[in-house]
Amino acid sequence: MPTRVEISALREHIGSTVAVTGWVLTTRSSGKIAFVVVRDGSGYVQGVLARADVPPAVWERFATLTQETTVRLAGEVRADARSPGGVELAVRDLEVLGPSRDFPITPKEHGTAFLMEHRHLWLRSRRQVAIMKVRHEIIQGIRDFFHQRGFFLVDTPILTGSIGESGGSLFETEYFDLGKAYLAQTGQLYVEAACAALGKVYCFGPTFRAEKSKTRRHLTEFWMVEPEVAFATSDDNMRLQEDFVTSLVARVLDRRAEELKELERDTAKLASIVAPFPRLSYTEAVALLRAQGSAIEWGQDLGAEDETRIAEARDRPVFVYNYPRGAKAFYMKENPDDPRTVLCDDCLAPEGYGEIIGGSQREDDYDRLAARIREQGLPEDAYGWYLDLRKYGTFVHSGFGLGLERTVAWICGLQHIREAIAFPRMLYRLNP
RNA sequence: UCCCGAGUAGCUCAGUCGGUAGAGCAGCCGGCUGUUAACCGGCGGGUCGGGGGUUCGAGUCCCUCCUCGGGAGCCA
Repeated sequence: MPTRVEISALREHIGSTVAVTGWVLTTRSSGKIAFVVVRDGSGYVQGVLARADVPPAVWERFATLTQETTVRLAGEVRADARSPGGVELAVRDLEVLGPSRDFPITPKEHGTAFLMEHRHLWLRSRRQVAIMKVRHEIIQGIRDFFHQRGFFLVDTPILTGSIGESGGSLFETEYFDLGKAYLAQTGQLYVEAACAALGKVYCFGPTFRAEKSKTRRHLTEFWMVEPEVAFATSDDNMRLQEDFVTSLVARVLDRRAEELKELERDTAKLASIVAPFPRLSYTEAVALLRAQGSAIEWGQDLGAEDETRIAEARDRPVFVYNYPRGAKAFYMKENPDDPRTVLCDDCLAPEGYGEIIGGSQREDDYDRLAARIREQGLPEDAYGWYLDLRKYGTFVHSGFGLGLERTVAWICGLQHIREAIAFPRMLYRLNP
């Protein structure tokens, strides 16, 4: 029995007889010659069967192959320019490992509702495989980036008491005799605590927002990476962000060119993502928008249309920094040069992909932070431990959160964020 | 929550002026030695989202409910 080889390694076995196991994508037959394309996760390969060269039993078995049948093919690896990928398998033996009847996703078009209903099977399509490989690369890039820069990974809790950025959008659950627990919508407050212990830290995990958002940029469950750096200012923070984002884009361009091609991504638009990113203060942004005819007033948060307008004029992400305090979270540090604003930034991705990062320098003054908590009507006792961080050796520190799926959607050029995660959780989607 | 839009064959859709339902793909049968979403011929396939109404007659017009999609707000 020939040795089993992964499809991605076939190129190294030209001339020898090997076996491949995987799932059937398509079959085609011309009576005396037949083709079968197989996927094994590492890649795709076309098997060719000539009726004259295989035993009749093997030829008849080929006729039973349907979409997504699990097969084992054995034969000689050869280079052939006519074959997709340039390498093909001259099949001599074929074994059905698992039959597949009436696979719902045919090689024709389908609507998104149908595809989402069959997400567990949709994942097998070439496009979805490519997206998941890019997502994997980005995740690995995130971990490597921070590891190489001396950050420590700290895992923050998913079940929390009543603490978070804001009250309204938390998923609730019962927690034994302790009352209500909430699914974390950020790890930030915890990562700030860890920051005082380890200096440079990050958390990376799922977060939950019970917002009834129904747009192509929103999920109710999404992954977020949140670094936090001791003794870093808002300016240091933005520099870290642009190094981070450019490193991720460069890594995907370098290592996932094949997948980007499968996704028909215009890589020229990614190749232009280099530091530094343009910076625009909130006040400048408002002036710019008003000059373009927007009705935005100073003090209002930027709308989706405003963000698009700012970002679409540029070939790389843009920072909008120092928003009015009323538009932002309680923990952001007051801007000493203009107390109407806070030291923060949003990083807006090009091509209309919107905000991929929100970051800020944190309020490190005990009294000002306590006042902000009271001002926003947050349960003060729940924030006792968070205030402690300012009581015992307070320190300048900054951090940000990058939304993984938005980043994946942008780098892959996806129309909708739901394709950026294997099993998206949305307002009307809890299954599969 | 609000504003648009869509529900017809397994899938994607067409269906004119209100007159008993149609195509492509998928499936099945047959043909073809280099196919790339192969191609060619044939066959089977319908609670027109649910309910109510108008009408001699409703996929089509009206009311209502349901489901889904897109967008806004909010955010990553």
